[in-house]
Amino acid sequence: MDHTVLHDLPLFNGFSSDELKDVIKKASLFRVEKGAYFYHQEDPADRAFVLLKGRVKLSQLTPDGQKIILRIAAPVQVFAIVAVLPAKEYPVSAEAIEDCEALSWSQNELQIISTAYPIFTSNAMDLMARYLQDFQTLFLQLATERVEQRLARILLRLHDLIGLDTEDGIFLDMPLTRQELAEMCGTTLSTVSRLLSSWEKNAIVRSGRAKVFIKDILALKAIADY
Amino acid sequence: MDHTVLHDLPLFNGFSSDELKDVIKKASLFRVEKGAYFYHQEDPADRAFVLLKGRVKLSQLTPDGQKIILRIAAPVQVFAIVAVLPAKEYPVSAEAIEDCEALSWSQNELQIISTAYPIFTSNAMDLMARYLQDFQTLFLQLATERVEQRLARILLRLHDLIGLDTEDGIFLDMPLTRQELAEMCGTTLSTVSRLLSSWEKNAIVRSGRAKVFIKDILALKAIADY
DNA sequence: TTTCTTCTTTGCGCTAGCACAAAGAAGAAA
DNA sequence: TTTCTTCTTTGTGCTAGCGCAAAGAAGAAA
Repeated sequence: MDHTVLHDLPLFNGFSSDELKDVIKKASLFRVEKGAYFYHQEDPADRAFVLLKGRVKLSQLTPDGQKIILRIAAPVQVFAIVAVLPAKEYPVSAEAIEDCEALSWSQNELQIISTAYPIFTSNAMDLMARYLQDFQTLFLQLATERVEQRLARILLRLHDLIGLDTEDGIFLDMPLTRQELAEMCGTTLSTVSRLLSSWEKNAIVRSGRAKVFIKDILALKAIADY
Repeated sequence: MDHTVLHDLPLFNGFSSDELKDVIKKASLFRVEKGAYFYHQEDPADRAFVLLKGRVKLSQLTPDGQKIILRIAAPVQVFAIVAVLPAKEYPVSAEAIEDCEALSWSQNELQIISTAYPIFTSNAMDLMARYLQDFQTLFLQLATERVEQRLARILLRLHDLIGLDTEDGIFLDMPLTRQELAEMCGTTLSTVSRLLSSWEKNAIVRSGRAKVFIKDILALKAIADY
């Protein structure tokens, strides 16, 4: 395994090449098929992951069975960093929405890494603080903005994460149903469908079955910030 | 200053009495008057606090001037733990809504404490993970529940935090306007007022100017979980 | 090919909650 | 006391978005 994959991750900020090699040696490679889960909400949080291939959907279920999607992870990103802490549970479920490969460390191994490389702990904490801040922003948006704006923001975020230039516009490179978009912005399938339809009429997006292309990113930004 | 005030804080889990004394010696005492601020959103995050007296409102402003209240802090609680990390900004503003006293450590002092007592770092991380989880729960509720349920939950949380038994029911011991309740659950003043009025008719709460008493906590719980 | 499943569109009715505003109540200040 | 400020209640009208459902489209499977 090539250690350079970890090189640009904030979590391994300040690690030398040799140190990264050491860290990688401790990792296991996980393969998870499309539709299967890395872990479920409330499982004991005993492994952290770095996604190398595929897409992971991090989602949470309400007591009454509603689902919201909190994050889409793409290569090369860390998820389940909560596993650095002892005796925690995973706060979300992690589903592979494409065939995935990920490096993974057990809590023990993370413990060893923390001890050997003190900066790792502070990197991990920094990462958490960043999540916390991101969440606050999302929370604020959910509390104060209309569905239209929130959907536009989601598409923009996905654009940055997994946007792929094509002649049809920028393709959001993952299977993406109306239902899933609804779960990402706290609304319903039909509302998302209506919005996409109306945007398609204005040539802002083009969308097919579980597919979305962005045609006019400036218009989307205008909607998001309106 | 009596070191036992810190004794039950998760942040100082695993500290001996002597160690707590040492930690307290490094602290400064801050007094902040009602209406004044400990810090503002986006200030450099250079101090963490433990509130000893009063109430603190942690809130965030949207670009267009809407406000949401993310948390109310009461004695003895930690806030602004993000200051353990270098080069961060405060993600919220902290306003004293009563005359307050708080212990405070600068980033330097926090650094020294972390070095001297390694468990401190992991306690801090644990605390952050807890906030993260709390936020996810709030986020989920905001996305999936009606205003009525969310307001009931807020009152229940305030009950646990600052509830005070009186003959008129359980008094939520802080100045608490309809406007503020609205900012806590992402709705409007008028909606909160209507809900409280209707609850008052059913003897679930009693409320006056900037005052709320809970009369029937079971009924509130039923509303929250309906 | 035909059949099935999953996903999408769209219509229709409805309602939770917003926006705005006017009037009243409770304190604080003078 | 009177005056001012802040907070609350309540009415009215409106609309964004939900819930439900039927029909259609796109693939997948057989």
